[in-house]
Amino acid sequence: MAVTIKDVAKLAGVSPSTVSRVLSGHPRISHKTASKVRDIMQELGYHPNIMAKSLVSKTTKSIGVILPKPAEELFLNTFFMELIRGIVTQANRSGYDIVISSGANEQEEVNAVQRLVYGGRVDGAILLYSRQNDPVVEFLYQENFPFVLVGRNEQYPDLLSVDTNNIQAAYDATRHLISFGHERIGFVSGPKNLMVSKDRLKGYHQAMKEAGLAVKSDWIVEDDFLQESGYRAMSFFMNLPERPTALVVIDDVVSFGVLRGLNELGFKVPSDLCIVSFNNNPLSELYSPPLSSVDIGIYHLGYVASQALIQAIQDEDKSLFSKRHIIPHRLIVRESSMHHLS
Amino acid sequence: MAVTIKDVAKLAGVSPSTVSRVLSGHPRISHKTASKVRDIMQELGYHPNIMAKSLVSKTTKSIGVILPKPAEELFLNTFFMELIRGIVTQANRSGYDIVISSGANEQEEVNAVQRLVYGGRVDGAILLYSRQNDPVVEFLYQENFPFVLVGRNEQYPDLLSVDTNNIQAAYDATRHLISFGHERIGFVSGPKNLMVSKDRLKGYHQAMKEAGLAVKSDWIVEDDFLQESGYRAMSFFMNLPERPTALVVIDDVVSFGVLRGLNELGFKVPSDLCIVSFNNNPLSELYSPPLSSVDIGIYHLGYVASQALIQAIQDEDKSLFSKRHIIPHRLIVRESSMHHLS
DNA sequence: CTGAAAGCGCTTACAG
DNA sequence: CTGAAAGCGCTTACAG
Repeated sequence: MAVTIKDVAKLAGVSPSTVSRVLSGHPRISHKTASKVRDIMQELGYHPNIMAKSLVSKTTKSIGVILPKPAEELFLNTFFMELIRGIVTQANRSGYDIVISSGANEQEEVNAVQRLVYGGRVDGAILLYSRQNDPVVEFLYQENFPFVLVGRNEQYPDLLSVDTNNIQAAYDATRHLISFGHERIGFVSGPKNLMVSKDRLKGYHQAMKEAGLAVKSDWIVEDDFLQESGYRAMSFFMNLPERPTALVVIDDVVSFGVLRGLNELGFKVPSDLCIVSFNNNPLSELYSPPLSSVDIGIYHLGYVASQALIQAIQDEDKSLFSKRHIIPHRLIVRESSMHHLS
Repeated sequence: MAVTIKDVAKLAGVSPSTVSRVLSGHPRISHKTASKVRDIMQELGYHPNIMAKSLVSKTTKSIGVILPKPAEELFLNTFFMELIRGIVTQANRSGYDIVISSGANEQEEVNAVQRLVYGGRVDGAILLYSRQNDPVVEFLYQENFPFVLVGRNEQYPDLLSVDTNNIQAAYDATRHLISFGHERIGFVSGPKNLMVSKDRLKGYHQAMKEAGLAVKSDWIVEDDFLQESGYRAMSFFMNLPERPTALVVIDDVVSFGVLRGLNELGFKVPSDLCIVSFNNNPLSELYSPPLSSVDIGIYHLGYVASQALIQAIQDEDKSLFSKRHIIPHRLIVRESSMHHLS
């Protein structure tokens, strides 16, 4: 049997109420009893029972996170791990724990979230990525349950969210290539139903249009974040009569596949084709050639997501639940895009 | 206010005890009342309060996982994410949630574990990797708290653990190179204080000794799992008067660095140097050249760790807490080691 | 087969 | 500044 508040009270010669009060730092407790009680707690090795506390306070000091599990996402492992690391670090600093659940498909994800929410296991939730018609968002929104979205949602544009300005980021990446003289620039995107794919594609289009450059539909590939997608795209791209001289790629991991494909086809990067991608995977600077990439501060995204959510939960200020936090990005230029066309 | 067991009881015209019993599938409840109660629960949208349940049952249906955070480990992101994925999947299937905590250093890690354990937040813990003199292991062991180790511990060899036979795995990798005619084989290891480094080094030595091959201390490098470590090692290795013709490398990510270093120095893999490494990172088959790697089934390690722990917790069979589960490994031969020396 | 009662470990008005 | 009492939502012997 663990030591309880009663044991401490008895030994300290006070009531349980008093012990509880020194525990919560109640102002109207004499210094003397407070320090005495604290001594006893120390002596007995007292630790408050979190479940009992939660039961009465209706608060768990826990945040739920749903892990996406579809096989396609496997390659985003480093992305999600980095995000979670940021979330966990900040949450722990604020005295919150992170509860992770997962589901093999959308329905299971909803079930997992329902268990956490209805069971009163968490005070809020963090969604690690944004897709169209997300039933989890729908559920959380209808329940009026506190949550933050990494990304953004089209149906509910005002949700509490932490995001990269992906339109701008893709615009920047494309501009970078244009400034090097490229006119035929392709885009290798990710799954169509992800907001990040749509936004980055949009930024690409904007930059192209602004520069008066044509975009051929052949130059755009939309596919999963699979290792193979970038790879497969290459034999198609490079056989085009008017093939691109540069590529914007949705994620560094897809670029790894692109590079492999090009290598097998006998093309050199950057001399035959320039590449810029996103997320600045730690391996990107190790590749040959090192990859130009837009660093979006993944850890920071997670850190801020947790921070914003906890703040919103604690302040009970409803306006905090419809705030968008934009984390700045930064294009890191490496060898893969260092080739002036002339 | 959420709907409670009382509300259900009142509407169903039974006592709270009865509702509780149908909830837990108590055998001696008439079919009639049971189904009636279930209907009401459905109608009212009743969901049991997990905290209340935990308080009385002294069980949380949660497992704690400590995230290692030292910067050196950053590159193992895919390893840990994969492990966690396996853990979460199996835990959810068994009706358990995963609570993640982290600490910036060993002391903070211990604090995090203490909070979880003393606060009664989790029923057991999973340690994601094994190092020497781990204070977390020490704490958990002294407290007699249920936990499982991914790896093994020298001080307590009989802990519940899930591991790869790393000695054998490294032996296999080395044998593979020897069978291709290599005689000067080097070893690029990881941090000295990790069991995995020690075990793999041992297996390498065994294979070399058994084949009657000499091992020069110059051929062995022990370093962090840094991107740079493999990279830096190369200029040293390749300038040795008797330089190795093949390398066993502790992790694929380190190999990525090795490959980059060799590339810059103008050496070709596998013709100038053969490489085999471990963990079969998803990117390994995408590299040029594709990397030979020992697949250790990371997801499966996590899955079994969770399974073994939960089983031990539920069975209360003390003997289950000193069992070692070995997950089979498999050498996947790719281009990086496909070069016969003759 | 079912109910009344006590209790899990804590918090918090209400008194004093 | 401190205590007695009620209650958070559930479970579980104990009776019947």
